[in-house]
Amino acid sequence: MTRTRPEPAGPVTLKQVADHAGVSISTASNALTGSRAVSPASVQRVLQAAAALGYRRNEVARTLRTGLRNTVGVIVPDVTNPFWGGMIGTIERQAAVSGFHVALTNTEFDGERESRALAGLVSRVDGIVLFSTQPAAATLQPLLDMGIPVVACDEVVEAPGLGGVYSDNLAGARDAARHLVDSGGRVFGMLEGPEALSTASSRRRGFRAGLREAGVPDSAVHSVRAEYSFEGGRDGIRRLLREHSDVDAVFASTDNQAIGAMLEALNAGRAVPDDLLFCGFDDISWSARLAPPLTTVRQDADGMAAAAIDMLLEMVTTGAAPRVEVFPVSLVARESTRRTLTASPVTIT
Amino acid sequence: MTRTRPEPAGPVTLKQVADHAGVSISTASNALTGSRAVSPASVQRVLQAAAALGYRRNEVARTLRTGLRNTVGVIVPDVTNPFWGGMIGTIERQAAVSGFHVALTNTEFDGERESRALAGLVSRVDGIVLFSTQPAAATLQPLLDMGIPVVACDEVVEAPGLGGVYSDNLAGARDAARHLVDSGGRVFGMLEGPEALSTASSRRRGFRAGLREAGVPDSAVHSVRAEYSFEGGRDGIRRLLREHSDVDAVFASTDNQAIGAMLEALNAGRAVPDDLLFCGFDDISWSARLAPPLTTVRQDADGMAAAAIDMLLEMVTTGAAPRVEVFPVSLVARESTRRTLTASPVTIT
DNA sequence: TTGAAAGCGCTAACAT
DNA sequence: ATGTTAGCGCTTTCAA
Repeated sequence: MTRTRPEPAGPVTLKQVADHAGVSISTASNALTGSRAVSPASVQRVLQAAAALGYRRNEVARTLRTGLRNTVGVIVPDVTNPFWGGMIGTIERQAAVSGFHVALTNTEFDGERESRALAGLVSRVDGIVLFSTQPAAATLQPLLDMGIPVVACDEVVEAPGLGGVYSDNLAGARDAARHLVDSGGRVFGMLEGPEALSTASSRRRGFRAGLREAGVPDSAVHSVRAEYSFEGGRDGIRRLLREHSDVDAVFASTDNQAIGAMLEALNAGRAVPDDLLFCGFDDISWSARLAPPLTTVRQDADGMAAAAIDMLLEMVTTGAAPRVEVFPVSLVARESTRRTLTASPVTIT
Repeated sequence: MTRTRPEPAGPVTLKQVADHAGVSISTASNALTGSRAVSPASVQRVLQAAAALGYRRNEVARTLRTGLRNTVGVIVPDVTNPFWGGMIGTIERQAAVSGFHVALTNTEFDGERESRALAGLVSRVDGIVLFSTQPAAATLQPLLDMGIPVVACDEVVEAPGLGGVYSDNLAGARDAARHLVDSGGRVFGMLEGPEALSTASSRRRGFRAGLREAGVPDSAVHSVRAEYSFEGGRDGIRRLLREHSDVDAVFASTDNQAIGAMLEALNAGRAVPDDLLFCGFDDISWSARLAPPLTTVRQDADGMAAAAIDMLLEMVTTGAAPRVEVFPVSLVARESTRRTLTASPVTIT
């Protein structure tokens, strides 16, 4: 490589470009940003000078001056999980289209880290998409006071002035209950999520409501609490079946839980769906790939992520008011609830 | 909420804190950062004033002044994939410990987006961890010229002055070849990755070398090219088996490929492992959960991510020289290569 | 131990 | 159409 280092003396500044082009610094700035009219000749010279010197605008200085940070913060509980991973991808793509960067923070379900992240993002970002794991984030108030728009996604955050994009968890869980009943379930088990999560409580309430509407007595419903993870599901189903071996239909609060539980049940010699029905929530890509494929309630994760970042950018750029959007969900029936020979008195619905 | 807005007039500045505390702005600054001695009394007053006004330091201004950005850029091909998702999590955690933020960019395997991201991160970050999909990123030169440390991870990037953290892909693929031979494979198929990726070519070369060393003739080895994804594996195995139905052992360049391929083969009525052996590469969490569990070459993804961010932070903070670290990999034998009744003349090894 | 003031690189208001 | 200059909020000399 016969390459002579052009400028060993640090980054090239706008002043150097201006000097090199023989114009003033403001003409150089305007030629580059196009925020006011500049003669074609000058533009030409500035562009050439910039290229020759390898000029790159210092975004930090620009931000300090304009107040435009061109960055959105994203706070998620777990990047590893494809459910959030996919949403991050969507947000990043959409943000990039508008010229925004993404500052990511992973909290690993730790409320403390979530609060610290929130605090640390002030003065670095124009707005935040928050996948919270704390029901009422008191830490939000300073941000809102400072006028930094925040859109909560997936998990409900109760705070005035907050945007929100959520799934209709209640309806989805009710549909799941109805579907399990229709598929021949008689004694029901539910893997609930952590108490503090709004999705967990909505799904619990929806499921109970659905069963009640179908005339299932409370005595035929058993619940255990479990983490939102594969391992959580595995442990949960063990506890559930140990105490209630007569359960023949299981609803899990997430697909990860459902899959952990289903594989554990298969391992323990139970037959799915003939002996035990399984229904999850989310429709992650793996759910369709298992044997048997998992019935689940599909969330429109992409749609929600897109709605969240769109709303946020709108709030940031045009000062739009926050809204709350609730996305419908849909039951996807697969083999894990399809009994070949069912004893249930289901007729054509 | 009976809560009076404290400061409707935007963010609190250091000057306001200083005034409120009755000290000069420089004393206030030093009291807060502790970079020079300040009387306990003043410290006390400044701290109280800051708390009372809800002061938050403007990181952008600080950055402009000090040149410390306290941010590392991370560029990955696909956040959705837990392989990268996990590494992002590790990087984010480690960075946070040192007080660094993470600016994430998702390229979706698009070299163009990778280049744009690289360019956009200059002047916003102190260093970059790059999961590249372009063999020789010419776009890197400007960054290196400006003295911004870059550590490539996973995919090899050839450029002087670059740090590197890689797996020993060659050895891993060679182990896989040996293992498939030992497990009774006779006619071999390989799902290769995209030509441009260094991991793909290393794994291809390692696999061929391993087979050759085991005395397998080239005529008994068939390859097809496939994307690094579930769908890629599914399509790849179809093409492979259509043309070479006598293949009885398959090595895929990634677990995602392997899983797509194996499930497709099972769907098509092939028996695994009795009829067809499968071995992947990565050891993602799902590989152990399938039926049958997938034999694979485990990469120490966490270790690599930690090494990459550690090296980068060292380069950023102490100006350490870049290094290249190669992590060992290990074969994890599971059911997908364990023949119950094998016709192979394997004796106790 | 403290304060005054320069200046990081840029944009925008104010001049011309 | 272009140049001059103030100043974003902070850290850090330089002086006291």
